[in-house]
Amino acid sequence: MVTSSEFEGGYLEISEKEERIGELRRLCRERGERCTLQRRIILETVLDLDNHPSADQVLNAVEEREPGIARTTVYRTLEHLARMGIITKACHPGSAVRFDPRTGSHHHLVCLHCNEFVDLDHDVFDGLTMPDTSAYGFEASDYRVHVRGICRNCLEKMSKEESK
Amino acid sequence: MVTSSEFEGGYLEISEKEERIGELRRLCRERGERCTLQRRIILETVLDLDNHPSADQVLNAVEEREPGIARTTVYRTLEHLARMGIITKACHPGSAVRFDPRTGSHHHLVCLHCNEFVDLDHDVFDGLTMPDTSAYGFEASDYRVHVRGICRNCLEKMSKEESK
DNA sequence: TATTTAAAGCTACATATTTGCATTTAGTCC
DNA sequence: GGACTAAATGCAAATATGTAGCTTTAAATA
Repeated sequence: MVTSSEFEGGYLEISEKEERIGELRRLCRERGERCTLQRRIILETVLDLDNHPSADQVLNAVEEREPGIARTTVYRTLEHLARMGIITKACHPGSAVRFDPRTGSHHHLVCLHCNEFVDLDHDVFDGLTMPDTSAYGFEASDYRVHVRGICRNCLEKMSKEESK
Repeated sequence: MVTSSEFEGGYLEISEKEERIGELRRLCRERGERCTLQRRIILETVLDLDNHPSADQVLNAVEEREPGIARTTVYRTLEHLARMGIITKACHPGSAVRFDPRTGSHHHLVCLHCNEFVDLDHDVFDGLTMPDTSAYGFEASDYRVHVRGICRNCLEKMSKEESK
């Protein structure tokens, strides 16, 4: 099943958003870091965006909500949130880092022509046994499957080209 | 099994490289395109690089081999080769497009801290049944599994930080 | 070898990200 | 509540990455 927006204005329910902000608070405290207004706003904003936004897309959305937050801050904060594990970075074929508010197991459909990138929930892909990577000193936390191909849009463009 | 360089100077045997160049020739002919010197050199160069190079990394390697090929040409050609299916684009968490000389089924180990990205061959991940994506107009060609986590290097850095 | 046009090269521009340093402020202590 | 202090922000400039428009070159073909 392809899903992109399970709820109005993002994929999270309000209560779950609250919970994530709480998680940020908790983690900051734990690590002796500061839960600044900027961090909370940036996190809230990412959670409200569904389509694996780039840092600049987050910046734009942040500016509507609370003008004056610096671009650098958004870049730094997103990276930081990802390291804390509150959001994740997405693996995709394009030329800008993309962030993913979903942290749980799910997968992606990727267009190799236009880099379109949408969520894919597919039970068969959950619960695979991971390889033992400890021999390489690599500490694996999870995995994602990328189904690669060409999206409807690009297919249509290609067939138009051909009929010329 | 993690592999990165199965043969000296790239993961391909000489004969297989020849074969790929042949494939380029054949595809160009088929599509009424030109098999230019630049395309052949750029393809050969990518095949000799193992670590999922960015366009600029390919450019650097190309310059050593045959100075004077324009940056734009390298960017355009890599994208073109990927569309022809002679190489592929890799899905990864960094901010530069990365190309992969391997076209066959294989997977990746991804460090979410430093974006290190290495090949992973793991039988369990091959031969999964793909979801039906036709309802979305998406034409799937293959898939890749990304095992995400933290690499040895980053783990070491983190433990040093901690002991301060 | 002349012709044709796809592709290369050049230049300038656009986008994405990072770095170093001065300033602000969240969390803590009194 | 005010003072303290290091973490985080903001700012400006630099760097990395990718694209567009246009002229020139050369691969494929006859």
